[in-house]
Amino acid sequence: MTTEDERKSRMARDVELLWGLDTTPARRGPKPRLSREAVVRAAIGVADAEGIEAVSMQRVARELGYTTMSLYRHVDSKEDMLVLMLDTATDGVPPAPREDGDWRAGLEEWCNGALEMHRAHPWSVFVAFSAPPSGPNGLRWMEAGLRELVASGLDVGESLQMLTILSAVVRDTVRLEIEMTRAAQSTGSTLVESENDYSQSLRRVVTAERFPTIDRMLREGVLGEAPAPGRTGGPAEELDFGIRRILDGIESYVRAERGTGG
Amino acid sequence: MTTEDERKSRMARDVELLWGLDTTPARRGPKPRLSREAVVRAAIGVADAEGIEAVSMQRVARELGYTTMSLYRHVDSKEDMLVLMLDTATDGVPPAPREDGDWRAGLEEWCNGALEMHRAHPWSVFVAFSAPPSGPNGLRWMEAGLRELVASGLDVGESLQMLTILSAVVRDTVRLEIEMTRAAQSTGSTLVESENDYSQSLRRVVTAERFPTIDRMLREGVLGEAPAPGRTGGPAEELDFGIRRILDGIESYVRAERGTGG
DNA sequence: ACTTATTAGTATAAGCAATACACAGTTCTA
DNA sequence: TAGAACTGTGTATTGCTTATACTAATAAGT
Repeated sequence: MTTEDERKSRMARDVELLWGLDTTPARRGPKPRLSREAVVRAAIGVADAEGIEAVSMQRVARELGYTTMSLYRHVDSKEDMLVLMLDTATDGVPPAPREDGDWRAGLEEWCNGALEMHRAHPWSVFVAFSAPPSGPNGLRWMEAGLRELVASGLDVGESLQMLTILSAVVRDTVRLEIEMTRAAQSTGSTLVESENDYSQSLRRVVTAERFPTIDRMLREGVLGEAPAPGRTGGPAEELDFGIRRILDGIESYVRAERGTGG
Repeated sequence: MTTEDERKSRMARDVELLWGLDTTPARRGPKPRLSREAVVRAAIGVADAEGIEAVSMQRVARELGYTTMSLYRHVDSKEDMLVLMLDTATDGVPPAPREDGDWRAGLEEWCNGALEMHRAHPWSVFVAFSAPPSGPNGLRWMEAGLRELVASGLDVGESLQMLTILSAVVRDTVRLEIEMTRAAQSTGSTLVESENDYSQSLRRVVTAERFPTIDRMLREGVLGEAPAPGRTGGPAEELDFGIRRILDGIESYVRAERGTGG
């Protein structure tokens, strides 16, 4: 809200924004009927119900029964609103510290928690954050993940690096699944049908000479076909495998480091 | 262009779009002075020079010296244009097959190649594809990556899963670096200065009680401080470490599988 | 009572993707 | 060879978008 220092970095601004360090309680003027919190909550409501593309200042204002411009009294810009939405949506509780020191289990829990969060607020995977976590909720999740990574034996810098990777993998997998599901639904078919359709289309352009491995993939029916009953066949289905390989990688690295006295 | 089948899946549509299977040479009417290729090339030019947010139908048309609506004769929608841009921008040559069978080196080359591609067209990391690769260039890269992964001993499905992860990691890392650099530049500071600024801000809200690991991270100066000379200190700097851990994970998994007769 | 800060509303600018239609150019057919 | 059929580009326009500038009403401090 305050514009005191234009030279402040975006990341530093985010911290103030998300911790409410930028608002001083008004001493004069009418009592605000609207609030920043209400705006953000309404925006999340719209995003949950109709997707992030439905979130416009007009739409959120209409939801609240106010004019478009009144929102700008509580939020500097739509971008700020999105940043606030993201931290607010992350208000779930990250996994507690493992008593048994099983960092692998701890990180699998963390990834599943992140997966759940994104599934509860699908729009969250489309809001590209432009800075490391800065808000109370974001930092809580970051702390929970870093804690387990450090417990594995990585140093703090390495842990941060791997946490960035884990969250990127989870987020991007959910994103792809959502987009593919959405695309499938828009033609009135299921994800599996759509994948089969895609597979069929690829066969028209994929030759064994130019694309031997992809050709093999298509022949082996990796895409589509019939997934196990009750399963979607989507990307997130096999997320566990990839996550476990990353954890394998951490484990073998730490073990090797310990061996060489690292 | 043709709208024959509305029930066709998005992924199948992408294949036809990207391989030009949807255009039949016109038999009547004026010779087209504009072409799909020219439109896409102009759009890429704008995106390269001014970022993806500068790419509008108006802007691209202006670049070409035509009216906005003339573009729609060559491209069905802006979304289609973005899909075409992405495959076209991927026209670099992916690493050739390793003669020595060193799949780890092959995959590191692949990741570096992808990194280079994104650096050459920074906007590419902001264009969220909503389907697996479908175009000639996308498939070429996919083939090159899958080939090395299969060489590692993974089956084709597992390879696809890991390739998705590798490309997500590279893309997201570049994205974060670009956003942070952009944010830093907008306040006239460097990335390191900005990170230090962020670190400083975090100290105001991070306590050792609530966020012990983050607190440690800040004390150890993981963010910002002075990177090695000539280095930016950005996220992509340490990308190699994460990639190697993922490769470690693949290696240890394959080895274990082989041991159990997998 | 009067000044001053604050909230919400109004008016509006500048830009966005996309539809509908007019018109001119080109080729195939009768 | 005449004209129907079709195609490429331009014009007009709709209904969105974020955001700035300003007005009227409100409440607190002096």
